[in-house]
Amino acid sequence: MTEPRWLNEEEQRTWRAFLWASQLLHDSLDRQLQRDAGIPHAYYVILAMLSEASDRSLTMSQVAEIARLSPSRLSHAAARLEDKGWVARRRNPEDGRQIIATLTDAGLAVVTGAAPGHVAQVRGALFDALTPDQIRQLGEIFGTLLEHLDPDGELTPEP
Amino acid sequence: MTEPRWLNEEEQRTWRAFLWASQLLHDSLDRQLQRDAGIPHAYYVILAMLSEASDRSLTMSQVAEIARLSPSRLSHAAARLEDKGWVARRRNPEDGRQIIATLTDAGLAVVTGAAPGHVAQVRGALFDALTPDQIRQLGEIFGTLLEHLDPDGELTPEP
DNA sequence: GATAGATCCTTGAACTTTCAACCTTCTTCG
DNA sequence: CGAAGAAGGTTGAAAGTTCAAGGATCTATC
Repeated sequence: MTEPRWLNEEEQRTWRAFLWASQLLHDSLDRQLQRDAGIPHAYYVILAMLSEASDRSLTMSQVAEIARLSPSRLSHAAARLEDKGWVARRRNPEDGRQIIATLTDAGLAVVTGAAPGHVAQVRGALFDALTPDQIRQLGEIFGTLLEHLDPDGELTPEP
Repeated sequence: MTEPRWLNEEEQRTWRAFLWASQLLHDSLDRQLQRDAGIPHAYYVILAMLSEASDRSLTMSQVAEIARLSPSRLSHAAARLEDKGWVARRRNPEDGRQIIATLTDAGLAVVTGAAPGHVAQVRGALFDALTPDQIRQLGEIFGTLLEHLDPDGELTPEP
């Protein structure tokens, strides 16, 4: 193997700032949701995606694709959320391989209850610290990255 | 509680792009390091931070602060890395409360061996997708965020 | 020079995530 | 039709993380 192109000092600084900041940001979301709703952020995302779907329902693979979760991870998470009575699963009559997950009323109540605190956390930890210009740049940069990292993935809401 | 300021459509898009992209990015690093070095990314960071320290040594709390890990998480991780013979821990003679972690020769070999692939992954997944302007913006944005989220933390290398 | 409190780190249990193996159902095609 | 393979999900075990509690050691203060 040939000598790789190491990161120069500025790249190094940028990379670490990104790493640490996104880690801190994610941890802060996790703590807020664990405190207010008793679930980790990834679980909240599952509930939120279901809450936006028509009939509050999606197949497991749709959830997995939209939320970028592995099938296994989603399966375990769904089992936990089902235990809590926040999600219901049933086989799809039109394709027996699929399982349709539905957000229950109780599940919707959890999302609705946790959403304000969650939004406040996202604002407080991210948007409030940046200028409007930076927010625009952030959107463009991560839009590009998302395309780059997951070219076939569902993009975030209508661009 | 008063009605929160919800995210508008553009903020929503930006937020999700950031969320998904950083998740994909982190997963790709994790997989690469798990494959090439048999450890998750967080463990690699511990080894990397030690490799840069003088005497390849730091106290546990220094590592925790630099790598932004909880004491508990670090403690468990260090135990695993010690099992592998990549890190050694001993009590600090000058302050009996502290534990000094040292990167062993074997540990250094692991970092050295994994580094090229890791850098290539970071370049491929992040820097290569962005313009020089965007890279500069990224650095500024996350530098700001890091200050915002962890005002007292060690900043990334000399600013 | 004691003792209260702070600092530093570890531990065990509960929970989450990953990985590989597996089961079903659907589709394709000879 | 019937077998082979693809698609959709699940499972159990191993590994990683969090949380609350606790054991040492040091510092400050009386």
